[in-house]
Amino acid sequence: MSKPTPISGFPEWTPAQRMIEQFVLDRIRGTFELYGFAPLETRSVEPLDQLLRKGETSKEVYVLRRLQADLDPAGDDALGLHFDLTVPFARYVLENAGKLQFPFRRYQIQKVWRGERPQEGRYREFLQADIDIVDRDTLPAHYEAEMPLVIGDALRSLPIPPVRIQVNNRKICEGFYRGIGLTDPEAALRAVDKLDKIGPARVAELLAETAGASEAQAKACLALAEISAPDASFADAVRALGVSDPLLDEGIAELSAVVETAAAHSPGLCVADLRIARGLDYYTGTVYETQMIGYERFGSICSGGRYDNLASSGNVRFPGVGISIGVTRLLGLLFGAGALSVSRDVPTCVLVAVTNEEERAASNAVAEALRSRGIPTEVSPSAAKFGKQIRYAERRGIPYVWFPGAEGDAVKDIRSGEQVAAAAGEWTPPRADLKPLVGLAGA
RNA sequence: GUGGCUGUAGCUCAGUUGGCAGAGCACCGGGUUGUGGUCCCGGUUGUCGUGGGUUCAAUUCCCAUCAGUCACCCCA
Repeated sequence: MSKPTPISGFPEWTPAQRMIEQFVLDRIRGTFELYGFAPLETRSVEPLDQLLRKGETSKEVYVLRRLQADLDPAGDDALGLHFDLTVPFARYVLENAGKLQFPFRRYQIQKVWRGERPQEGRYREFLQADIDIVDRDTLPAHYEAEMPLVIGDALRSLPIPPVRIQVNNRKICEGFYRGIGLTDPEAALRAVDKLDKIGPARVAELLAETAGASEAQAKACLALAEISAPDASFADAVRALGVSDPLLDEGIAELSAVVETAAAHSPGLCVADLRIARGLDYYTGTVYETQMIGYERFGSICSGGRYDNLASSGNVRFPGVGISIGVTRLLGLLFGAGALSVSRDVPTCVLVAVTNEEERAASNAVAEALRSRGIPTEVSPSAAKFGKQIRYAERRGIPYVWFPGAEGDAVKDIRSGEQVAAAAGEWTPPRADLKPLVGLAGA
């Protein structure tokens, strides 16, 4: 059989990287629960028509079918792997509305799949950590202000570079575009979104070509997109452009509240940035994007927004707001940069040496005593020379080697070389050594 | 999904104008009859991404394919 090869866009980590990922997931989950979000997991597949309901056919959805299924693999009843966690969640809410308490706060940490061409930080199978709040009929705007707080706390608890959450409100863009007489706000948004990459001159050209903007309209769009402020002062800058529209006013008020709330909680975390406006097309209000400082060129590691029309049945609506951490992208980028480290490759804290195979039982007894007190322990694979057994531990980063002895046991910290007499029923490693230490390399 | 660039040991890379493939680090053994990391000596590492074609001969040329990466698209 020939050597197996990777599948494009389906990353697999090493055990050390997986330990970092689990550490990160634990922290994220901890923060989500600290804010009272309840756990939820939905199935991996949704009916295809549900998945394609909102977007154009451009959504690269993977279809699921049996090997020997009949023809028509993409019929109305076909199943597709979900490409985000919000659409399945909206479906879940509709399906279980009778059992849920509203407003409903939930988090969901699961794989999602998108059939796009992969590159660094972009995958076809990746992990998202998502929070959403939905309510029945109406959703108070203060929830839009809560999202950055949760995310700010969650990301701050991770061994990653500092982040900046950029916030905008689609009502501002749509209201403004309407106010100046633009007819295709979607196209205008797409053009404006490229501002960082291609510069104002070419964005103006794009606006003219794809959104039918006049020179004055293009200029106004650019002026709006260039507004950015860490506080509500962005509102003055918008008003100074002299456009008026009811939707625009609504958006300004909502965005002001979001930015002010964030500033009170953690100054510098959030910035009103009127050029960011894209993301999934079901957003109707606040939208969020998050960059790691120093890694801006890799795009957003955490995005979301408010959606008013995703879940409705009959005359009941469930507006919501949510945001999602791109865990795989976050980690993929930092792994690629060699920016994350773990103190060891295995959970093991203590390696119990084996004096000779006849006495392996004694080593097993030591290991059991340590494990019973919560100390991750493994027994040496062979009764090789102690030098080799120590090296076995060293290669994996296991900090302690335990030597059983007729005259009493001893435990050695192989990092310092310090060795002390010890009893398996009593000895405890320093708290910091109990679990692998995850950190930002060089920090 | 479209187009560009790349693909040699576990890692970082050299190399062959087509003639049985190299370095450093890593790894293994010994120096050290049981306590590693430094040092010294020795050793192994590979279908030269995969498949096909041209040729007496291909890792080197050609085609396809897969993977990585970049741009578009889209977005975590």
